[in-house]
Amino acid sequence: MKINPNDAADLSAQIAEAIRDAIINGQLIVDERLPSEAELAEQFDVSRPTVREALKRLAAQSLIRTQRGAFGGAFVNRISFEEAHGQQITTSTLLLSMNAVSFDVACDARFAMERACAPFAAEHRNADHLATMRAEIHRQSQPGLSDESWCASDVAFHRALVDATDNPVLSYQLAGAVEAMQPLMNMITFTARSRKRIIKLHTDITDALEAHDSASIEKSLIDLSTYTKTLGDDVIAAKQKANQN
Amino acid sequence: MKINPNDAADLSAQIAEAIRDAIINGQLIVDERLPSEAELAEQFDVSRPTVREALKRLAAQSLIRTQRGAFGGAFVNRISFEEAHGQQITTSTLLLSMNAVSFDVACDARFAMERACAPFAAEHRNADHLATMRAEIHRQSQPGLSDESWCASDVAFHRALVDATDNPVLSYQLAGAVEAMQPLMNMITFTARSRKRIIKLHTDITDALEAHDSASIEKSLIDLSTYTKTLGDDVIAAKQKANQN
DNA sequence: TGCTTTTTAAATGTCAGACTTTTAAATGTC
DNA sequence: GACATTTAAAAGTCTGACATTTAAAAAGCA
Repeated sequence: MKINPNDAADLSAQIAEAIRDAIINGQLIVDERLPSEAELAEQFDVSRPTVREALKRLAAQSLIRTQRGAFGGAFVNRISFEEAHGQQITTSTLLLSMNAVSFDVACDARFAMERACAPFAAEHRNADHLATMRAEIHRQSQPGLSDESWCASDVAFHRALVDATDNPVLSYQLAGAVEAMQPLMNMITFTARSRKRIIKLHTDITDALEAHDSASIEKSLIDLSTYTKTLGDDVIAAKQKANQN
Repeated sequence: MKINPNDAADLSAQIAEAIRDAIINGQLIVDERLPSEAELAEQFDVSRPTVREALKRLAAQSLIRTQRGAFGGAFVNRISFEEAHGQQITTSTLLLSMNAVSFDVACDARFAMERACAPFAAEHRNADHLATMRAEIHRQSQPGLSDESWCASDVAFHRALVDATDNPVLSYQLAGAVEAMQPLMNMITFTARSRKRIIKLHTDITDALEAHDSASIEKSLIDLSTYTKTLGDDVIAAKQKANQN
């Protein structure tokens, strides 16, 4: 493990990269202990604070974990779906909020991916998934539910749908995309009328899922996507009108 | 911006979290300059190395960038699709290699997501996308192409397909999933016969894309997924047999 | 005046060394 | 053998210093 001398970046970035590469290409395996900070400092011929900065970079990506005390140190971390999911949400959320992604584009992407899981969900769904979804529909039907709670319940509903695929890879990718959309969804004011319509579609989706009817799930998701985009466009139009005054 | 006193984590992790939260909820906006390391150290009542560790954590997630010199400092970074994409590949690749995800599960997820983009690709594809895909098909047809080059070309082909959606969000999610699969795909030995069959499907996909025929794209992708899983299963079966001897 | 060069100050980057806290193994004691 | 104590290794943190980079401000000059 050597650092690249013709790399202009910071030493800590170079060291982090060297260790990251070693992990990615399998030179360092899961749960293997890295040399202590003092040893790494000597190996790379830098000071301990520099090594520590490099290790913090890796820790931020969940590539390593550290443990204090004797026989502690930095260990190659087995990244979990949970951690990967969390990172994906942070990244995707910021990506959407910082890059002027139009509501329609984000919406298209989110529902396209969700449609992708329909066949698997129809095949693998179990009673728990259906129960969760019906419970969320029930919550969504409560009058006086705040917009925030509505959105949270909406995420939970779709999360259950995605989890029904019983495919952790798909589940992690999709759930990230769904949750990253939440800040955008929160901008929408859900009127009683629009809620009623969405609840109807949620019910259709759940019924179709129960009936293992993938095509109907996809159809309802398309309707939901179209309707959500309409709501989003209305909000944006109203905002522009307000700006003109 | 305050750190949470009943948080057991490292100071640098707490500080990173506080700043990250401020960025996510919009208290710090893009290109805004954070206080200098010395000022942050004073604000959080810690030493400068501790602040630096926190900043390196954020830099590792592309949340900030730093600039040296007078009037330099740490600035909130506008995360680009490119950066997000790179991070997603790293995370997803490790996730797959470290968590004993079966080839079938990963394959299902990848092709399901790719199918999701078929309707958009059929609608938005342009001559460039088609040209890229046909060029890759041509490369794949060359005899004597190494397995590595074959896989790289395969990635490029599918990358062009997802780019044809003209939806950067979809494109970034999908391309990440496709590339994360590459190490698994590299384990497969592509015989002349299997290559021929895949090239046929690639050609079908490209033809359907040219004809704006979303349904046919999806159909060919399903075939490709099924066939790829067969190849993967064969490799695994062969490996198990070899292990028994 | 207007352009170029030099200076300067404010940042980050890096280092050395010390001290604190945590932790688990080793040792001692009953 | 079970429990308490010691010990050493390692991460976590702090202080203070110096190096390097960079852009603005000042100085010099035609």
